[in-house]
Amino acid sequence: MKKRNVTINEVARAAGVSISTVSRIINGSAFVAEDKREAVETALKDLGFQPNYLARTLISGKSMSIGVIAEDIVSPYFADVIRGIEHHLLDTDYQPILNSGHWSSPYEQRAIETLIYRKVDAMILLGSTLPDEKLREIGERIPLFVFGRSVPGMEERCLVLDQFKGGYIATRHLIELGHRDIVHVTGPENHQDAQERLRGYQTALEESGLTFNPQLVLHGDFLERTAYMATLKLIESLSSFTAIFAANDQMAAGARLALYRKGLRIPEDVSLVGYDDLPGTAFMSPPLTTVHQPTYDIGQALGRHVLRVLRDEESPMPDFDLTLVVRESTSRLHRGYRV
Amino acid sequence: MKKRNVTINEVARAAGVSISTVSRIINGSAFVAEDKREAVETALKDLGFQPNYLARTLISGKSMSIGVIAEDIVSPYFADVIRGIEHHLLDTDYQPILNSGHWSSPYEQRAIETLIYRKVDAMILLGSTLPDEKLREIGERIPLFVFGRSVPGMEERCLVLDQFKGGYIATRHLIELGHRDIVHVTGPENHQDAQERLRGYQTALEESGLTFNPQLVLHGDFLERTAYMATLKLIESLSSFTAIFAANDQMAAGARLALYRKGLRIPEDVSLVGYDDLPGTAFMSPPLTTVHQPTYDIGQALGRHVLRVLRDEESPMPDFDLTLVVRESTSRLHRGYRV
DNA sequence: TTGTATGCGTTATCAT
DNA sequence: ATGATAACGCATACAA
Repeated sequence: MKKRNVTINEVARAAGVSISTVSRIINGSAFVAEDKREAVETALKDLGFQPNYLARTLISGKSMSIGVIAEDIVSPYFADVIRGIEHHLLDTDYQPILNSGHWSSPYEQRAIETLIYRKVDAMILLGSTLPDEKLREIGERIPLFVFGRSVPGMEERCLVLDQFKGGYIATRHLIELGHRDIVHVTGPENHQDAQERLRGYQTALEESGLTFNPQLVLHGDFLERTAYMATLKLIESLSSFTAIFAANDQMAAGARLALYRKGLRIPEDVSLVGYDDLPGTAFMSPPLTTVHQPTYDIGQALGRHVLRVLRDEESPMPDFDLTLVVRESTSRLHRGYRV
Repeated sequence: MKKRNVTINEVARAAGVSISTVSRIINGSAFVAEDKREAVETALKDLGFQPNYLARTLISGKSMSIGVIAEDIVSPYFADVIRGIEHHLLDTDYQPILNSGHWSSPYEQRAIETLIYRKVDAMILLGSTLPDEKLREIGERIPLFVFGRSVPGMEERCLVLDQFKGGYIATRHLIELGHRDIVHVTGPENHQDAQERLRGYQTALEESGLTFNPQLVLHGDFLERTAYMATLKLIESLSSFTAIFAANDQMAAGARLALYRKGLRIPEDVSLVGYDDLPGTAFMSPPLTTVHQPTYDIGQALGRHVLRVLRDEESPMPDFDLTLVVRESTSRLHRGYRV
């Protein structure tokens, strides 16, 4: 089963030329006489020559690969960014190498070391749990790019979206529909994005002269279950509210189930807004109003940007906007009604 | 930014020994006098030596990496298998290298070539659109393992679940609840798994003396939209049915939306069964009854199996069972009621 | 235009 | 036990 790989040497012998000539033809690095070129090319075909990646990379110093580390590959959110990166790289000679950080600093650290060890030419972090200091350190060792996290001192290598704005427009939408008692289910307290979304929520409220009610802020962790339980408890506490803004779609699903259990209809009784616009939310019942993050486009742009930087080309970090996708989970407040 | 990497040579010089000695210590391949060992170890630390993966792999012929190609990384179904593989490999010296086939033979082919070029020690295909012949051919070049597809001639390298059984138990569940007119939304016609699930559905029907009604078979493609539209059309055609079995969870969501639009309640009016038990289906409203595929465990077992085979250890391909997870989207047929 | 020789950073094979 | 040195497969500076 293990056929010995044919080397450039054998090709040279078969074609009756030197290995340099073969190498030149493969890489197009110099002109070669037509007759020799033909001889070599047929030899290449006949023997089914495949250059050895390791030898090539060892000498050239370029591995033609980009390391990508996502907190979690399972998360559809990151997966879509990855898809964008992959898709851009498909048209290039570069190859992405994926790895997971598993939402844990030690794992992430290890994943990073592994990729550096594998000599990736650059690295993209999709989220990160490592301290700023550590990231700056890694940035000294290898061209590093970070999505979803702003690291002081390397801002030009970070792509962050305006999550404050996201929280703001989501809440604003609800207010414009006449809602006054708006619940917010937050993400993890130590998560930058979650903090920003909460700030956006709070600001939208205050701008409209609504008082910020801490009782309507439910502490979540981006997962369905916590949001489900918190919402259930809120309903049982008889707090009055007519709308919920969840800091991500998964928690929106959790909240939605709690409402369902209690016989509350969406959007007739309660309006619901999510965040992320995951694939599938368009097919929730009813389809979810949510803040769209252009993850696929971000991935593509990120891929392009990284390659440009690697080629020393001028390339500003791309910029993206969040938009609200209004579907059917929100509606105008029915006067006088409250939960 | 580009610090020159320290090599084994510099370490040797710093410790006052030869490179062979250093190599021996790094690899523990032979005994070394205690004093030299200490000298080398401090030099190793002081200089922050990191072995060069490329050079190492070039000579040893082992890249310590496993290529994994999924049809689509975005699909939560495959992502969970990947997570399992990753998790098992985490405790070993092996490293997974991921790639996507993008549900397209040319892309898949290219991804495979790329990974072979990168000298992965083995390759795992999570689904495949390539013809059997092609897969056998690749299996000649590199240790190849396939999940979700049975390839004639290399059965012992393929891990397949009994999708027939899955379709069977899903349908059977519905029948036991008293349903007679059961719709099936299929996957792509040329997809092995989809065919098997359909067969399971059909067999369960026939075994119970129910006639197979082709009109109740909706042709889907594993995506929400198609299932949504087909279900909508079915309802509008006034066909009578009281239950739906969708060949995957995504299509179940599509069907569910169609029912919602038409004011049909689940499970009071129509019972619904999905397939895959994706993360999130437990938080659909209502939580979805679905066929559970132990994807994470499969990934782990697959990783372990591959490594064993690589070490020439005896290792039968692991075997897994499908189970039905009964949640709240199915209920006993209300006598006399039909859509 | 073409060939020879050297180097990339290791491990493996010899001697000693 | 240790040190030279060959070898891995390729690219490239230099010589011709």
